[in-house]
Amino acid sequence: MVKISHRGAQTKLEILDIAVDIASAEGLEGLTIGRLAKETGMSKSGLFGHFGSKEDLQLAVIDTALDIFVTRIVEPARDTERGITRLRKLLDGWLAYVEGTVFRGGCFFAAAAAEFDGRPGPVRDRIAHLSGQWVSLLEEETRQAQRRGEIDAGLDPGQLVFELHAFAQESNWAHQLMDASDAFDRARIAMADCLRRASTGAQTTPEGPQWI
Amino acid sequence: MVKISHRGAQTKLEILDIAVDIASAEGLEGLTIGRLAKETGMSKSGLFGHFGSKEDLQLAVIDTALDIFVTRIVEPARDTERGITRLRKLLDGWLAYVEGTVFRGGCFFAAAAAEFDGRPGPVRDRIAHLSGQWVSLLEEETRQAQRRGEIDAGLDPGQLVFELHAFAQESNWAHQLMDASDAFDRARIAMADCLRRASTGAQTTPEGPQWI
DNA sequence: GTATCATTAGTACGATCGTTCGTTTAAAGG
DNA sequence: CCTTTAAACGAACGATCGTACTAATGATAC
Repeated sequence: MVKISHRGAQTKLEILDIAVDIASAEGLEGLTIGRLAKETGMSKSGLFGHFGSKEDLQLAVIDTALDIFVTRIVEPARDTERGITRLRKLLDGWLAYVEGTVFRGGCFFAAAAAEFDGRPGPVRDRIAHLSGQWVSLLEEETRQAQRRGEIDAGLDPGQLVFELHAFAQESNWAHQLMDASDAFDRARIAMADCLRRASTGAQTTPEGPQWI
Repeated sequence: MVKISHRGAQTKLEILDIAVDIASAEGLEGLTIGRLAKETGMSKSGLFGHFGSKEDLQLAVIDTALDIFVTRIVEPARDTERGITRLRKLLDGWLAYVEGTVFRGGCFFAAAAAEFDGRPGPVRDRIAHLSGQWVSLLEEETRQAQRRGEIDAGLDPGQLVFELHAFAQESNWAHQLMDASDAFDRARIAMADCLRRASTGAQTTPEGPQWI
């Protein structure tokens, strides 16, 4: 996706790699040019030259986090069968990504959303847009499952995804703030329950991730 | 709860009233001494004298937000019958508080949690403690409902509250970031569904808040 | 009315913020 | 090789951060 045309582009990737780690834990405002320069071993001005402003740096960090998110969760799900199987795979990937150590601060986008939802501007717009895309992806897969007869066609995909997404975010909250490691089990139970109720029982081979 | 002994205590309340409004929208770090002084019309040092440090200011802001939370949600629920009725009242109050304009930035504690969950210290500890108390309150009321035979005694209160709390937080997220005003309807539907499944049907007079 | 004492203002500190400038380093192109 | 161009640096900018110290203020108690 990103062209590595010149030598500078390589170091830019290295910068962003560290930047996304800091930002996930301390926030996109807490990510400071001076701090980032120290962490990368560069000079403030040398680093700053790669981005025209702090806002551009923040946007670049967001896109870097998106790359990781897509690589870790969305891409692997493309291999699986469409419908409820892929939906399960996406949700399972989401939980594993939050539970694991992909980002120090849990879900990058949940943190960024909370930080910027009250600050209008390009950064907030980008976060909102990407979050919307993620929800839309889950909804589209729900509709696929409905067309395949795996999920009750009478259900509202928006409502179902609202609930599934809520469980994922809640587990992130509980884990980050309360150190509640059982939150992921709770989320898996809730998701499995939710999908079982929504299911028509038409799924032939339940070879996806096993919950409960 | 807070004694208004001297004249200074009154201005301190006025300061915190404005501070909690700023912090809810811009965060507890975004709440700056200089900014707060300008907003209150005081001098930086005059304002600073009321708190010994920025951290103490942040803690005072949290306690002020707690007062509002308790007054708005917890206190009114004390009038209602215990068990599922009070549980419904608490959840309904929660949603109304997030939906309304109590805090500019939606749920104060959700925002504060996301901001400080990666920064160890007294502020994080206080937020985590209060959030834990809120969850415990919901769980305790669930257990009451179980003792009264309103909710299936075989259910895990922790699991039930996890799901209910998830819906509330998700609606806050959707509303703040995506301007999705239908998120509250979604949350009410999900909560009503959740409680109906958990219910034994033993509740006599459903005169609480009506969902769906 | 005067002494007392909490409250506010004024000023300044060192640190760090994001940003700009001119210069030096170093790789690329001919 | 030399020239061109991109990349990194060092220093400095004005602004603001949290905080400390001292002086003016103003209400309360005697």
